[in-house]
Formats: sequence, structure tokens, C-alpha cells
Amino acid sequence: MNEQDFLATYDPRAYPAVAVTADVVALTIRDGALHLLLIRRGEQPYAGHWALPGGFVRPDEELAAAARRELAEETGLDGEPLRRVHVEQLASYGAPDRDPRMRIVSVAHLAFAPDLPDAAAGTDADEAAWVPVAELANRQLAFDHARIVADGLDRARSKLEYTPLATRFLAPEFTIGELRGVYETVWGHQLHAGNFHRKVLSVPGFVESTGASTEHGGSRGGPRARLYRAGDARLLHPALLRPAREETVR
Amino acid sequence: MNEQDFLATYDPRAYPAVAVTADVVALTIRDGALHLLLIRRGEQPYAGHWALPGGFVRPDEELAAAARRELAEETGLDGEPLRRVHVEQLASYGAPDRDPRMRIVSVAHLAFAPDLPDAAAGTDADEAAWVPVAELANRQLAFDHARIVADGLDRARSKLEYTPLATRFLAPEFTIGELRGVYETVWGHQLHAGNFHRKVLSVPGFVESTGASTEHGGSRGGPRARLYRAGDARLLHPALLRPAREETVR
DNA sequence: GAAATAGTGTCTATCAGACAATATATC
DNA sequence: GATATATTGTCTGATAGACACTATTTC
Repeated sequence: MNEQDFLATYDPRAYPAVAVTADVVALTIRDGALHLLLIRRGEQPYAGHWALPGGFVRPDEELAAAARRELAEETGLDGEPLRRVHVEQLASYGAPDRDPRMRIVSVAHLAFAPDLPDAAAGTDADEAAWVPVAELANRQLAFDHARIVADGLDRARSKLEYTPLATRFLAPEFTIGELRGVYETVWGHQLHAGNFHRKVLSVPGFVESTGASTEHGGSRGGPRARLYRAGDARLLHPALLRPAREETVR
Repeated sequence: MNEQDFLATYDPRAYPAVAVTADVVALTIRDGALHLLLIRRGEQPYAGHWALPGGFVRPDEELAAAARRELAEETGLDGEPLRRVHVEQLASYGAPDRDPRMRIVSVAHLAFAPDLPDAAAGTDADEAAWVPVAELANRQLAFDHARIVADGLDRARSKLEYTPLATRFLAPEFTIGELRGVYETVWGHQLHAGNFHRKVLSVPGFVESTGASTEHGGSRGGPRARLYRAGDARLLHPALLRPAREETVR
């Protein structure tokens, strides 16, 4: 049997029914706090629960495209602002009982967005909102989404170390102080301003100067800061390593 | 409608048919060279081509369990030796046209195995073999498996930097020289023996001494070496960083 | 004995982090 | 003026890598 004949007689229904969804852990920084995009589910199962934006991958749709589409639906984003959002694959979750309806494998994605307008509910959600990550402990997320979020936060914290993706939380032009704010927010602790400044400028391709400065100093005083844009590096060498905490290692 | 009623009337067939496979990029070191486990496909499509071991995820089977099962089928491994193989999820590949039969999403896994006996063909393969990674350029892999392998090799090289997984390529007890051999093989360049030795011993939890030494010196001379086993660290702090190559960064 | 390897010692350039100093903004 | 922030300077301890040396083993 050649490949032509084989395909003509092939029956996809012979294989077990599985559905594939793309879910998104979308992060942004608002008011100096890390926020996560959540929707309140309008349908069963878990109706009324908060969950990650996501949905079934359509026929002929790439996995990453499905994630971007879901993100666009819940944020109202489109065109250039949407292109500025960084989306990467996080991991897939396929425990047999993770969804009571049927076998559903979720290909989770991780997104870094600059500060965006308030979220707008999409088609299958009552409500969509940017929720402070610090408040997640109080909310019962649907499915295994709490685990997915935890994995996404881990990945995000780690990605800031060796990639320039922190810039994706900011406008196209930013100050070193704003960049430091991203690190402090995502990592959850203060960094030394002077050392951070020198370090960032010493990593080739991390940021490049625009030549301009901010119009005003900080709201509570201080000189105007120089403006930078993201450089052309895809990886940081040397990396900006977090101080090792013993408990994360063992 | 409550959740009970909802599930009773729910029709999984209403969703587009997708199949999910688990494929494995299994790496080992034989004769000082990095090898990859490949099978020669016995069925359409791509009959006769070399491909990654893998297959459909069964109902009620975890993704990682499916990967381990496929690995076991092709290597003949079982029990304790199989447990010693490290398996982790790599990424999912879901381009709509990656398989001519139907929409198939592959959840690729990455495995690190100690030197194993020759592979034995499983049920749906003519042949299974450990193939030197250096020879892959001459082989036309089925589907998008060349890309998956490339991603797996990248991940493997990077994982050696910040995890103790290099030990998974070795027997439970090993010498520092053997461990250095793993790094040199996977990274593809020589390391300084003295500095490597000191560095490994200085990373907390990377290796722990067994107190014993090898029975004999090296085949071409040299003293007996002390034996170590893997320590309890899951991450290496500080990491064993590769020297940065400019071209990998931009 | 020649050659290879294990393990240790030493030196230096570099770097992370602590700390300080100065200039420039806001209130 | 008091205070906050940007930016640069300086110092110190730690480290990566180069190099050297000794001891031990095989052929």
C-alpha cells in the first residue's frame, strides 16, 4: 500500500477522541504589582469560577496562533499592540481527569504584556479582569489552572534572568529605573539601583540608548532619566542572576 | 443546568478530531559520542523513514507515562533501569499539516539514559537503533522530527548548565572524569580537567563521595579515581556556564 | 621509563555587591 | 530646603580560567 492509498482509507475516528486547548498565562504589571489575566467562566464545567483565558484549538490553526487569538478576545487587543505582546509556549497539561467533560490536553502559553487597558469579557466568559498575582491565594481557579499559573510564574521569573523579555512589560521606550521596577515586581524583592544600572548597560544588546530623556523627573523628585529601547540580544550574556535561595535548589 | 446534567448531555464528538501523541528524544552516550534513539517506520506515512519513538497517548494515560511506555517498548527497558532514565516534557508541536493523516499534536519529551544495550524494535517499527547525533545530517527524519531533535539537543545542552542531569548519562557511581566526559560530549568541546574537577566539587549537592575508588586506573595510565554518586541538588548553584558564543545570542 | 590521568595549588582578570558621592529634579 | 532619584565612582571578596605541579597508574 502506498501513501496515497493509505490516506484514502485512513479513518481518524479509529483513534480515541481528545481535544486540545490553548490556554494563556498572561502577565502584566499594573500599579507596580504583577497581574494575571483571568476570566470568570460563564459555562459548565466550573461555571462561575475564575480560569485562564483559553479555548479549543481550531482546525488549521497553529498552537501559538490559538493562544494569541484567545488573548486578543479577552483583552480587546489587535494589530501593533498585540504584536508587542510576547507569547511563548509554556508546557502541556494532559492528566486524564483534568477536565470532567472528556480528555482535554491543554497547551499552555506564557505571555508578557505591557500595561494594558482593562480586560473585556469575550464570548464564553462573564467577565475578564487583570488580577493581582498576590490575590490568587484567595481564589479557587478552575481545572488545574493553579498549577499552570505556578509553572508560568516560575518560568517568568527565570526568563528575566537570561533573556531581555523584561522589556516586554514596558512601553517601547523606557528608563533603566522602570526596567528595574519590572525585575523587582516579578522577582518580588528590591534590587540595588546603582549596581543594576551598571549591569544592564554592560550586557551587550540588552538595551540601546535613544539619546532622549524623560520630559520630567520622578513624581517625588529626581533628575530626568535617559530613555532606552530594547536591544537586539535574544539572550543575556552574562545573565542577571537572582541570588540563590537554598530552598529553591533542593 | 447544573454540572451533572451538563455532563450527561455533553457530546465530545462535537469538537474537531485531534489526536495526541507522545514522542521521545532519547539521548545516551556510547563510545564517547552522543546517540539518539530512532526507529525505522514500518507503516505509512513515512514508511521506511527514520523517526522518533512515539505513539498515541492512550485513554487514561498521563503524557509522561505515554512517553515512558514508548521508550520502554523500543529499548526493552523495565523496572529499575527504566526508572533511572530521566524523562521530562520538552514541548508540543501542533502545526496543522505536520502529519498528512489528520491533525496530530505531538507532546515531545526529552530523555537522558545511561549507556544501554542495543535497542530492540517495538510493535510498529521495523527497526530501532541508537544513532550518533553527528550522523543525523545524513538522515531524512519523518514529520517535523528534525526540528524536535534540534530543540531537544538545545534543551539538553542548556540543562547540563544548571541541573545535575549529566549524572543521568552515567552509572549510579561515577568518577569526576566520566562526568566531565558527559559535558564534553554533549557540549561538543573540551573542558579543563583541573578546573572542572574543582568546580564540580564546589557546587553544593551536585555529587557526593562514596568513599570508594575505581579498581583500576585509566586504560592508558593514570591513578585510580574516587567514585561519586549524584547528590540531592535539583539545581546547580552556581551553574556550570558554557562560555558564551556570540552567534547563539543574537 | 614514557605517557596519561587524578587531584591540588596558585595567580590574575573579571565581576557582583556594598557603599559612597554628585547632580538634578519635585514638592 | 528637604527629599527622592539617576548616574557614576570606588572598594572588596569571590570566582572562572590559565597554568603548573605532584602522585599514581598502565603499557
